[in-house]
Amino acid sequence: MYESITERLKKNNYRLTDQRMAVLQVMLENKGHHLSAEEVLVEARGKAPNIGIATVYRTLEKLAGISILHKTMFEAGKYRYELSDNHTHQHHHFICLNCGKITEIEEDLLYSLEQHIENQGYQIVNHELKLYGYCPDCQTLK
Amino acid sequence: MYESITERLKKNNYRLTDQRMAVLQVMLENKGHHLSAEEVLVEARGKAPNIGIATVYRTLEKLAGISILHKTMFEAGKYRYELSDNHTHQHHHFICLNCGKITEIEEDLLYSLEQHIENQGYQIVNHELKLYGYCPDCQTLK
DNA sequence: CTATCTGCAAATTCTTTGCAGGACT
DNA sequence: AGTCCTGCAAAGAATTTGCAGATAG
Repeated sequence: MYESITERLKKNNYRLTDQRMAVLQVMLENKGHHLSAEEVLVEARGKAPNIGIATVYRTLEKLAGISILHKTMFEAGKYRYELSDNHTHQHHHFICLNCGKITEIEEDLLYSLEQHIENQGYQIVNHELKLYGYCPDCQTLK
Repeated sequence: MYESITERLKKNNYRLTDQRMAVLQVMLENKGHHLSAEEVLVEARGKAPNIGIATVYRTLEKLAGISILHKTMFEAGKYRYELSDNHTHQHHHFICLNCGKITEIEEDLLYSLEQHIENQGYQIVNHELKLYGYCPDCQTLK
């Protein structure tokens, strides 16, 4: 897994610098979590102390460009990045309006909906579904 | 329709200033379109010449706050606003990767998916689905 | 009259870019 | 060696905020 990622970097002529490895490690250690650039910076400094925010942004952008990461905006005006899971279709996200926790929803279940829309002449190559509500832990607090 | 909107503004103690009326008219004239704050500013200046961008933002924010408008981010780092249609659930959007046109998809079709997730203890109050691909007009250009 | 609203400009926040030096390969 | 990469600081872009004067109710 770790091997295949560095392979993919090499294939795209991306040099394996300490800073890039640090960012990659941070993302691997946070599999399933959605980190902002600033959060990645703080953790990456533990591995590459002098790394700057510009390099973090440049690295995240490159990794997202070759689908190693996935970039989404959950809250206003700020991107978050997560390790991509290589599935054909991107999974969905449930965002709790009370505690803010983001849960991944693995089931796709959009097939029939997309079929319906493609029958109208559209070709769908990707989708992004966000569900907002209250997670099981926050049901009682409402 | 127009009546009921001003009623709702009054109910929320929002003064009916020329600037607010101008923004509201622009949004009503662009029903079904998704405008950026800057685009609203340009059109609103035709009705209230001295209106500033800050007032446009403040007004759009207020109107979205009482669900008269709906605010979504389609492209990176920039919100777009559209007149809300008062349906229970928000409609979906198809974004063409070639021409950038945004098409509304009225069918909901998420019912069974949401049912499935609510069975796992979540309560869903809203959703946002964006489909990316190529619209009928752009099929040949691919 | 008085609380709310407005326009302006400055401030914020997130992200990108130019540049000169540094480091993979 | 040569290209790619980095950190810094400055620039950009979208949005928000402070303030003094203006205006709706």
